Amino acid sequence: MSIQARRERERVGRERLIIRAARELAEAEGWEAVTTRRLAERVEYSQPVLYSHFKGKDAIMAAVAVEGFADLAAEMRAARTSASDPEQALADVAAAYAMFAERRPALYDAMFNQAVSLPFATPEAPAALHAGFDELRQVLRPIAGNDNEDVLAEVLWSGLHGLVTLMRGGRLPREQHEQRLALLLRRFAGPTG
Amino acid sequence: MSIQARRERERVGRERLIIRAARELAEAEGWEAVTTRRLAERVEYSQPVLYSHFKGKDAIMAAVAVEGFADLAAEMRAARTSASDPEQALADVAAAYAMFAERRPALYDAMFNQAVSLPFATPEAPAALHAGFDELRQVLRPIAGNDNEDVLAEVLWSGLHGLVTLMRGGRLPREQHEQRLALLLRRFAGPTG
DNA sequence: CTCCAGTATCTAGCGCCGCTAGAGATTGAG
DNA sequence: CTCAATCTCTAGCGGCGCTAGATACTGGAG
Repeated sequence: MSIQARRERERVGRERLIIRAARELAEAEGWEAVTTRRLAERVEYSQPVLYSHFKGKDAIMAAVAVEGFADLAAEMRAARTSASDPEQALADVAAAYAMFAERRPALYDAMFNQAVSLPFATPEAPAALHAGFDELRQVLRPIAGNDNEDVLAEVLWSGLHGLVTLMRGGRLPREQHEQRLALLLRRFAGPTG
Repeated sequence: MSIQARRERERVGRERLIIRAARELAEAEGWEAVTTRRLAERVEYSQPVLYSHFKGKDAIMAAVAVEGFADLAAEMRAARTSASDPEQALADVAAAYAMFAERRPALYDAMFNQAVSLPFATPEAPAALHAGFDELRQVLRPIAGNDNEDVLAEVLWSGLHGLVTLMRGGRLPREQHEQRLALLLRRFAGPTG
């Protein structure tokens, strides 16, 4: 009984090790540098071991992405709860989102540009994902007006996502980032009309 | 003299052929299906010929992307010039942008998700790129208010880009797309506050 | 204590990728 | 007709994700 328990514990530990190694390697050198061979070498197991834990490389990326969603949700929550008033909360949460994308580009990539196999806009989506979306919804509640909160949150999310991905891809100059973010929020938080 | 001219003509023709084949293959099966081997087979030349025209696969994708920018700019221009009033023009251009991304996902990918080697927010950027950005700027002019037109255009572009990429990646449900687009424009075009 | 079954892990290899070196064919000038 | 320059091809390199089959190991039964 306890033998199987120990094995299971070891198994879980190794799985965590793989996810951590993948995340570190991706953050250090980008996802194109994360190959199953390098990953196996890093965790000091042979390549096929990875496939006894994950269906393939995509599944490993998805696991890293789930971690990322939890981190992002936590950072947005911290920004929201420590703000002095609702307007400031919106600005802080948006800034936290942008900074997250900036500081953890590989993680952000896994979450939003790759790993399509995760369920997203459904109840089956990972809890961390719902948590992150909830942060957006809560910070928007005071300015929702007559608009549906969910749709409003989706649109704000889109705006932030567009800003950070276009900037990261070199499509937008970094210099005006703050200006763009401020303008988005100003137009967004303004009177509904 | 005319011999070299003919050779140059053939060279240009073959280059166009390669770009067209790459685009067709990408639109039919996605970029991951566009391999140098398949591409070479399709244009009925050997693989190394591709490398006498383009530095690598990325350069081929960049060439396809430039074509895409021209197409997108033309579609936005058509939408803008055939609209009855400024507000309608904004809505039509935004819809045209979203429809382009929806109808030509592979092209959109090459333009905005990959091929980082193109110059973007600089004078050296391809003319088609400037043309597209100009469409956004022009359609926004009537509602710019005190905001900088360039920054405003960048933010609208970000919003649209976010909407279409998140939807295409399965992060946003397709059903509310129209609603989201309308909300973005409403908040965006509303009084500056 | 021995043996065996079942599990865990590894070595080796498949078919593919982007890319390139060097051979061979082709071409136009003298 | 010859030759040098140019163009194009065949063949191959190292690396990719992934997997089949061999091998080592472990814990329980007799």
